[in-house]
Formats: sequence, C-alpha cells, structure tokens
Amino acid sequence: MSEQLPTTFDPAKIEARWYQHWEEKGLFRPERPDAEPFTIVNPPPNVTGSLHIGHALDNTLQDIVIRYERLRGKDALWVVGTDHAGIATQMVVERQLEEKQDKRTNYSREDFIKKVWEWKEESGGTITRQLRRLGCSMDWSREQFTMDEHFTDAVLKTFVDLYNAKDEVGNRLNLIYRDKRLVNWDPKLKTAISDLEVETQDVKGSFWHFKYPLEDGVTLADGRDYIEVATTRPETMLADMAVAVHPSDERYASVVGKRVVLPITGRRVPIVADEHADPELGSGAVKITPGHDFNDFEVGKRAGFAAGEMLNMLTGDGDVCQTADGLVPDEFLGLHRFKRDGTNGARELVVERLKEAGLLIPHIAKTKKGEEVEHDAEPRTIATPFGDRGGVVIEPWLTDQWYVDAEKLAAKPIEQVRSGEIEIVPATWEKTFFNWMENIQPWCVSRQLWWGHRIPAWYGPTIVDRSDRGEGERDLVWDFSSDDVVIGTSQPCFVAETFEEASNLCEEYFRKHGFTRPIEFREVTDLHVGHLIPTSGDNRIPLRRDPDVLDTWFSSALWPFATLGWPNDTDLVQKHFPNNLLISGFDILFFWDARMMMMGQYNMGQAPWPKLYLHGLVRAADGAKMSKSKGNVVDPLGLIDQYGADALRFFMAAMESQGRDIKMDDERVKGYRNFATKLWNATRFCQSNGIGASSTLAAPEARLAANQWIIGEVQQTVEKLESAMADLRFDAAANTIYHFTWDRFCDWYLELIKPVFAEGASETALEETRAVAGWVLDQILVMLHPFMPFITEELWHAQGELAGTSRAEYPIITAKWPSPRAEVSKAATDAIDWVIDLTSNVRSAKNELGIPPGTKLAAFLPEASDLASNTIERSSAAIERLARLTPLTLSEAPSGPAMQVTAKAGNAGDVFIIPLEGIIDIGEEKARLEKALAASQKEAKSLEGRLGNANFVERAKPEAVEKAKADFAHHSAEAERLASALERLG
RNA sequence: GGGCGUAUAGCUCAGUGGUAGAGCACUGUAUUGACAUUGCAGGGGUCGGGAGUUCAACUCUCUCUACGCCCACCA
Repeated sequence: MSEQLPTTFDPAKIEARWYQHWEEKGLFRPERPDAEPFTIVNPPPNVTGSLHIGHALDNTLQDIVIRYERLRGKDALWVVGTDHAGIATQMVVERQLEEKQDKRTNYSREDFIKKVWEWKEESGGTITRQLRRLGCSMDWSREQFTMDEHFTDAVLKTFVDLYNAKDEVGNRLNLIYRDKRLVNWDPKLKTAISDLEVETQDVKGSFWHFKYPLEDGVTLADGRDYIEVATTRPETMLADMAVAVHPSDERYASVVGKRVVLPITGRRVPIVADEHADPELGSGAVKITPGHDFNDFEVGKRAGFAAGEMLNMLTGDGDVCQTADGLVPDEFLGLHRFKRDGTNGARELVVERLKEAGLLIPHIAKTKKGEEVEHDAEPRTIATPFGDRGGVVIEPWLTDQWYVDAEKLAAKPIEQVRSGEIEIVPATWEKTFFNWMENIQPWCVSRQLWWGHRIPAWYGPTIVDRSDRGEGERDLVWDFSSDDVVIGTSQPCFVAETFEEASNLCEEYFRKHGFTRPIEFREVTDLHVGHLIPTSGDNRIPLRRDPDVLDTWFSSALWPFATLGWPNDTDLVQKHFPNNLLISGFDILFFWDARMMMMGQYNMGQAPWPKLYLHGLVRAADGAKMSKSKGNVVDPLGLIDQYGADALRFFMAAMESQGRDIKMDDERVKGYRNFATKLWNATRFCQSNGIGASSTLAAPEARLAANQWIIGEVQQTVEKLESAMADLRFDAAANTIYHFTWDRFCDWYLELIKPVFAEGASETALEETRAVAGWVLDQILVMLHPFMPFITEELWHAQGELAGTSRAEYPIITAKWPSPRAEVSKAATDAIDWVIDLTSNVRSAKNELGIPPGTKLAAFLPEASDLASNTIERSSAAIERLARLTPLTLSEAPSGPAMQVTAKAGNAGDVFIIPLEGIIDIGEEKARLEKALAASQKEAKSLEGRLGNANFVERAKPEAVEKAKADFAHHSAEAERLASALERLG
C-alpha cells in the first residue's frame, strides 16, 4: 500500500477482498505433500441452516487451530461440508409447500425428493457463505455433503457391514437388526425418533383415579368389587391389557390371576403380579398398556404377551383407531388422543364416560377456608416427553424399526477414553460420557421420512407351500399393501448395498427353500398384494425396498473418514485419518461425538481422533439460553457488520475458558474492535517512520537495549502462546497476544524508540530500530493471524509494500510461525525494565502531587547503581522523553524541599531526588510519602511476623523463606528511606 | 432419584498452597503528527457461609446455601 492507511480500521473494506483472495489462490489448502498432516473436520451444519452464534464460536475455535497449525508448516486440512439433516430439511420444504396450499403427499416420493434437491441447490449455500464471512479457512475445494454419492456409498456399506458382522466363530453379531418394540413416535412428523431426540419437560397435568370392576364373583380381601387404578393417561385404557400389583402386596394376593372387566371396552384383562407395581404409590395397582407405555411394555412382556399381540389403539397421527380385538366403541374412533385446538379428545371422553358410569374416584381438595371440594382429578406436574423437532408429545408406539446395538459398539470407545487414548478436554466431561455410554440403549436408526439415506434392505415374498393343493410347487405371495405400518418381519429381508446384490441374496434364499423355477427379480415401489402366477403377466419376483431412511446422525457418524473418501482407500484417508482433534459443543457429545467414536472404531479400527475438545454454549447477555421463541438470539452476522469478523472472533477466543458457557457481551466485542484499530494505528506509525516488512524469520541483530528487550519479549510471548495453544487455552492465547501487542509493543516499545526517529539520531541506530520494529510487527501479525485473520493479512501487505519487497506472493495465511532464535542480554532487558519502572514511578508521583504530566523536572541521582549509570548513558533520550527528567545529574541534590522517586535495581533501588522548590506545595509530597511509608511498614510488619514464626522458618519451603527474607529487607529499607525523606522535608 | 458445573472488584470473567488479576464501567487528568475506537494515573474485592488439613487456604478436604445443566420409567 503506497497510500497511507486511513486512521480508522474499517473491517468491511477488507474482509471480503482477502477471503476471496485466499480462496481463489487455494491458500486454505496449500500444497504441502511432505509436511506433517494436521486434520480437523467441521461439524457439518444443517444444509438448511444459517449461522448462529454457537456456530460462530465453534468455527472460530477451529479456525484458530487450523490457521495456527498451517502457520506452523503442517499440511493442514479442515474438512467442511453440510449435513442433509433429514427431519429438519424435509420440514423446511414441506413448510414451503404448505405456504402454497400444497403438501408432500401430493407428490410421488421421487418428485418430492427432487424438490428437496432443488431447494438445496438454491438455498443450501447460506451457511457456507456465512462461514466465509467469519473467515473460516476450510477446504472448500472438497466441500462435502452427507448425501453425496460417495458419502451415500459409505453409509450403505456401513449399514450392510454392521448387519452382516460376525464374531470369530461366524455367529451373526446383530450389530444392526430389525425389531418390533415400542419406539418414541412423533405423531406430528410421523416418524420414529431416537431417545436422544426426546426432550422431557415438566407439564401441568392431571392424575385420575378410576375403579376397574372385578369380574363376576371376585372381590378383594376387604370386600370391594373393584380395583382402584390411577393414571395420567386415561385415554390409553382403551388398549389396557392387564392390571399389575406387586407380588408381595397382601391386599391383592387373592385376585392375582383373576380378571377385571375394563370399562368402555368391556375387555377382560388379567391381574398380574409384577415388581413394577409400587405398593406405596396410590392404590398399589397400576393399569398396563403395553402398546403405549415403555414400562407397561416390559410388564406386558413379562406377563407373557408377545409384541405382536400388544394392542394398539392409535394411528401414527395420534388418533384413536380400532384395536385388534375390535372393542373400541365407534364414538372414540378418529378422535385425537387428547384435547387439541380446543377440541376434546379421547382422554376427555374416557373421563366423561367413566364419570357417568360412576367409576371415577373424585379427588378431594381443601380450599384455603378448609372446605372440601371435589375435583375429577388431582393436579400434578408430569414429566412429559416431547419431540425436539416436531414439538409435540411423543407417543410410545409399537412398530418395526431398525436398531443399532450401541452397547456393543460403545465398549471400545469407553475403553479408549478410560485409557487416555482419547482425551476429552475438559476432563470433567468424561464422567458424563461414561455415564451415558455405559447405560446406552439400542439406537433406533430408521426414520419414516423421504429425505435421507434409504435403508438398503429389500423385502421379498413369502414362500407358501402349495404341495397340499397338488400343484407340486411352492408359490410366493407378498403383501406390500401398507406404507404406514412398516412391513412385517415375517417377510424375508435382504440387506445389501444394491438391488442386484439383494436379488442374489433372495435367489439364494429361495433355492435353499427348494424353489426351483427360473427366477428374475424386479424392484417395486407400488403398494399391492399378490402372488406369483407362473403363466401370466410379469412373473418376475418383486422385491420391495424398505421405505424408511436412516437417522441423520447415522451418516454424520462417518464424517471423519467418509469425507476423506472412505471406503476407497485414498491417499487422503491414509494421510488424514485419524484426525488430530475434534472441536464440538458439548450439546452434541452423544448425538455425534460418541457415535463417531463408535463408527470410527468399527469401520477404521481406531479412534477418529485422539482429542476431543468440548466447548460450552453462547448465552444471551443476561445468561439465558438463546432461543427464537425468547427473541434473544444474537445474530453473529450483525456483530460482524458492526465490529468486524476479527473482533467477533477475538471475543470468542478470549472468552473461551474451558468448561464454561460464554455470555454475550457486545461491549467486549467492541473492545476487540478497538484493539484492531490500535494495531492498525501502530502499523501506520511504523509506515510513517520507514518501518517495513522483515525479511528474516530470526530476530535481527540488535545492540540497542530497547530493541533487545522487545526481542526478548517477543520470544516470551511466542512461548506463552504456544503453550496456551498446546493446552487449548484459547483465552490465555488471546490474552497473551493482546497484552503483548497493546501493553508492551504499543505502550512501551514504540514510545521507547520514538527518540531514534528524531532528528540527529544515528543512522546505525535508525537502521537497527527499523529492522527490529518491522520484525516485531511481523511477529505480532503472524501470532495474531489465527485470531484476527483479516486485519493481519491487510497489515502484512501494508508492511511489505513499504519495504519495497512485495508480499503479493507471500500472504500471511501461509507465512511462517515466529522462531526468534535470539540471544538477549540480561543487561539490556534490565535496563529497559529499569526505565519502565522509573517512568511509571515518576508519572505516578506527579499525578499524586498534581504536577502536570508534561512538566519536565530536574533530577539528581547521588548514588547511582551500575545499572542506572549505564542506562542513563545509553538511553538518556528515552528517559527524558518518557520520564521527563531533565536535566538528570549524577550528584547530590541542592538542599531544599524535594521529592524522592525510585527505580528498582535488583533488591535495592535508585533513589532520585527531584527538587520541588516553586513547583509544588511540600505538604502534598509529605502526604504522598506518608502514604507510601505506611504501606511499606505494613508489608514489612507482616513479613516480620511471618519470619518470626519458628514454624514458618523451619517447615516452609526454603524458597518461600528466602523470598520472605528478601521482601522484608526490601520493605524495611524502603520504610527507612521514606522515613528519612520525610524527616528531611521537615 | 443419580451425575456434573458454577459462586473472586459495579458487570463479564481469568487465576495460584505464600495473603488477588484482566476487559468493560467508574474517578482524576492529558490533546498541535500512530491512535479519543487514544494516552497517563487512580479508586474498588475479609475470593458464597461454616468446619477441617497446613507454618500458611482464595487455592486442598468436608459440609451448608444459591443458581445452572445433563441423565433417569414414578403409574
């Protein structure tokens, strides 16, 4: 930039430009075939998504790491892509159809999916554009999508492999299997969901007590002819199949094995003994609805009901349907399970009918006045399950679904975390991880959706033996008549990656069962019932593919290797798997991280990464969780517009201490914008003084104390930064570079070297200082680059142009990480520390005495330490400029009122005498000295006390005793000095 | 019911077995070339309560209190 930089840094002017430059030049993925690889994968955001503040945090941290490793010369790869997000995406597209009074079911499955793809092409790029605005240096050239062809191959292969997996002796492990059991069913989305997608919320509800009449002639021990049961879900009584009591409950011992006659349906159901019934609770008897309650399902199984026998009284929409025994009265059919949109449902009608029949036991409540009032039910807070996407109450529903045996897959990851093979940072999450993994339940992976990876399973016809009818052949029949209720397990199922392979499996199966005719197959999607008629029509055998798709997390679990090209053994997989680190929010520890561990282990035989970093949530300024419904969502793009991406990123880094959520604080973001401006202006200062780019990685030769000192400071900063990064302490890393830049470089170094640029300074000094200052600024830019990529790139180039060495071909994003390799003399650093101490003390004293800071004061130093005399000789200009002591005389001060100011030199100090005649009221100086004296005395006394404690001297660490002694010596000398100074003032 | 986390300056947060730090806010002050999106100086905390271990506790242990989160089938 030959033109002068403007005074104020305007992020908007440079961000887009540099991002485009990096991307176009392929700098996110520089060619480094021989370098050590470093790999992270981005948690793929939903393709429907837009960037929220949590993404901003997550991606900032990852970008810091990847830019840092890239600068350190690694072959750094940050894999990026988006997730097809089955439910979420399908919902978005369905909602759009609804807006046009249209709906999904007006389309064929194929056409609908085509629409989703179209939508993805149109709008799926939102979040990736926004990630670019944040400055994320991902490898876009290999952008992934979980439904890309190669990714789909990986998903299908994994599914088939898990299905076919066998142990050493060839027994099927059933790592994936189909089972009929209760699932969490979302009646709004009409799909099964996994346990993790269920959110339990406390809801105000009611607790009803009913009488279930005992069958004729049966009574309880106390003579009652009914059993009292209580429930929060009366509507499910239409599908009750038993009443359970505790085996040891005396009250009911006589009726176990007898039956009750259920009201409304008249169904006679057994009274069973089961541990599940808690005698302490309510009446001790509990109604059992195995088809609509998880506990009851288990009780039902124990009572001897097969899953297929368990009554179902609800449709997938949550409406009442007829049970298999046909006992649900007509008036209930078609009602919703409970009140919805103000219309009563089955729940309300059941209560009404029972009340009419005198079978409702009212709840007696007392008013404040002590009067007894009857209510239909007892009010109660009920922990109610909701679907996290659909937002409606989950219905346990009996269906056939595909399950992953997570318990088997979890074993190895548990071991890996326990052994440290996988490190979780912060480690406090390990317990949570173990707690979940060790109690893990089968993972329901099938979803009744259209958008997603279709399950690679085909169902074939059932073989029916017709030999009894003299046909001498077996026939095949099929019933593909329903899409709502998934096909029964009775039909043979063939799991394979393709239809052809499934056909082969099917043929094998038929041959094994004595089917001898020539066989051809066809894949059917239509719904119909039929049987093979050998002589007419299309006699190819139909195979129907499972209509369901897989849980989105099933595919994203493969992300660390499928994105690299697995299962094809590509170079990328070789080089970049396992990844080096995973950064994710703790909220997806179970959803994603744990599943990656399982699938990484299963498919690749090892952990997907050795380290897992979990960060917290970004909360609103008041500490509340951000949510659309609360309207407290902070848009990261708004912050970028206002303060720049660099400031937002730096905020995220500086606030990211391990194990804590981040509270949003705009003022702080603004503060980091100010920091950027500060750096911007420091660079302007350098520009205007002929300070430019450095051509060396190692620190330039330096003889001047200030230059040596700053080189030493850079060295320390690099070390601190590296150590913070190694520990993934983003806050410490950010603060290190922040304070070095502002406090050390801007506030002291630039001030120290200003005299060099004054007229009359030596040419050698000027040259050296320019070289050092330019080098230091370069190091700052590189160290800061991972945090603030845009401004550092801009200033990097501003530096280079001035020095006449164009950096057009050498951007900072691929620059080299600092490696000062410098020897810094202690004498030099001591000298500058001395100047800084002196300056601060003079300024402080002046301030307290009300002397204007600009005032130049004459000073006398009667007894100069070696450090003092050398420093005064070599750095007089700096002392004059900063401390404003001039003239400075190395001799006794003339008599008269004066103030004393010290500069620390070793344990002692140099005491400057500054005459105050005509400058200030002596009283003020006396007050100042008295205050300092009191402080010194207090310190000295406290230390004296400690040193007087025999226990301390004997038992404390020797270093601690030494330090206490030294501190005591220092403070008592200081007190003495101040006391005599006071005395002199009179 | 189980598990975890957090309580430090007005606010948001770091931190260490030897008697506390940052940013913002606050107070005073400074302005003719890097920067008022600034400089300089300063005030402010018995580190949630209690007990214990220790020569020494804000730091380790126990306990209490408050708040938050996760998991769990109470009909």
